[in-house]
Amino acid sequence: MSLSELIFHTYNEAATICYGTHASAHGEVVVLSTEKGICGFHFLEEPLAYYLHLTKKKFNVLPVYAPSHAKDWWQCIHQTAAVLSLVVRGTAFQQRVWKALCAIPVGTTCSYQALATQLGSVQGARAVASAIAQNFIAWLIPCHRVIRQDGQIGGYRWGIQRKFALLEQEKVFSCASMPGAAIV
DNA sequence: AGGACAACGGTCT
DNA sequence: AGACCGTTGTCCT
Repeated sequence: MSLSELIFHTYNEAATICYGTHASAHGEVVVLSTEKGICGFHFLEEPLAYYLHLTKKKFNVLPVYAPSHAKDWWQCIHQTAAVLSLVVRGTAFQQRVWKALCAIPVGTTCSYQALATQLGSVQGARAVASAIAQNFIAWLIPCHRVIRQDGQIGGYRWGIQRKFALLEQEKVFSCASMPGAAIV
């Protein structure tokens, strides 16, 4: 897939949230969506019920099983040059961090501190890390491309192994053909 | 090279 | 006000 653009919407209270699951090259995923766009994307590191519970806590809405909706979004993700809508909920700072993540090119990485510097708070690496940890949309918001300054891979909500695998795959892919993201 | 630890900034309670 | 953290720099062995 090669997404050309991600559009951010902020979550609208009381929107219905649908969910469905799919197989991916990096394990099974759950896709959560409102009619506006994708509001959650998780690798199933934990049981599905855990992520539904998390969604309830974050959006105050219990997701309903609607595999056809999820499938539509899933296909949208895989369209070439797709413009994809994301629905996020977070503080202003968190949203700034998430948007900054989307600017990190495929196949490259960035440190928590470099990101903090870029956002204007040189000492804010820890704050950036906690903002990243609140990311609800795995992979589409590429938080896996942020690693520690000393070269260690750092943490990952959906498993450090998976973070490593995603990075390895993107490295290969970005060499092969320039613009575009790896296939999940 | 690797462990302990304090300080960092933002957020939640 | 206090605690939690996907970090970092420094000071040790």
